[in-house]
Amino acid sequence: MLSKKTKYAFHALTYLGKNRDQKTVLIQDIAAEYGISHKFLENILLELKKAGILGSKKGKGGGYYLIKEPKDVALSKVIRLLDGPIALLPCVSLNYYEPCIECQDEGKCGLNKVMIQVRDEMLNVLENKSLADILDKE
Amino acid sequence: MLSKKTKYAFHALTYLGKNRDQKTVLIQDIAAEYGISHKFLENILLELKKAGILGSKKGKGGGYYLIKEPKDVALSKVIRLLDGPIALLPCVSLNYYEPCIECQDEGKCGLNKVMIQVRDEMLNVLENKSLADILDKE
DNA sequence: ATTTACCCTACTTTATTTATAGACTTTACA
DNA sequence: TGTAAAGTCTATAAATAAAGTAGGGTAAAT
Repeated sequence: MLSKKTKYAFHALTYLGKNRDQKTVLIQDIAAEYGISHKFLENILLELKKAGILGSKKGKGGGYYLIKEPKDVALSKVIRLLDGPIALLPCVSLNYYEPCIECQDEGKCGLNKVMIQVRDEMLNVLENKSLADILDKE
Repeated sequence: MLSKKTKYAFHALTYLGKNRDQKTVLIQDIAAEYGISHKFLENILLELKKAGILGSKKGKGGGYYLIKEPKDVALSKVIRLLDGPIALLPCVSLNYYEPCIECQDEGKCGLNKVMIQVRDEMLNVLENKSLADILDKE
């Protein structure tokens, strides 16, 4: 399951995507819409900004706005950013690889090989679905 | 990511699958093979037994053995048993459904609709891969 | 100058995962 | 029939991660 952090990130991105006509959107507006703690959401939006997905403007009239096109915000990107690996085991993660200590020879591990296939099929879905797909269905 | 519990379950099932010629296999043999705590593995094997995947025999000469055919032990079954939901959000889980409190109307939630598609594609993979696929690659 | 809102750090609480302990039951076999 | 071997069960502790709080600092608009 995704963490609440990631779920909230998707909600926030959806809200920002729906309000692209506005220059900026306030944290507190998003927080109020979904009943999320203002401070908690702040951290999430910051991470999305650092990843180049959102932009922000300080001061009066400031707020957050979407920088990327919704179709360019893949689900995989958001999940990796806030939740970490998509792979089901550390030994098959592309971005967060770690060997399994119980595994003598990864090349002979059937579980490893099957999980690589699972990972590839999951990635195929998560890289090809994007914020645009979410917005289309709202 | 899968919990260690689930990963160990897959290791244990693989070991039992590879030793189907023996009547029974000792917990401690499996634990030693993968460097897992005997007591921790005990709980895992018990759950697999209660789920009808393994059988066991007490006393001297006892141990665990695979009841099901490897092809009938889908990855999804093991994951659900030990880790819970496969879906990425509680509101799209088939077996562990819970509504999202921030969601007024699930039917109008784009995230919900996209995550249903993701769930279905993940399930398609995890229900069609089984212990047999792991054993084939050992 | 003051309001408004983003930025940053640290901490606390809660939940989950991982692991351990110890007593109990069943079985094989001498 | 006794004893050692092996799984069963319940409870609890330790470690880690997730979720949420607090409070002040910094930049920009009017």
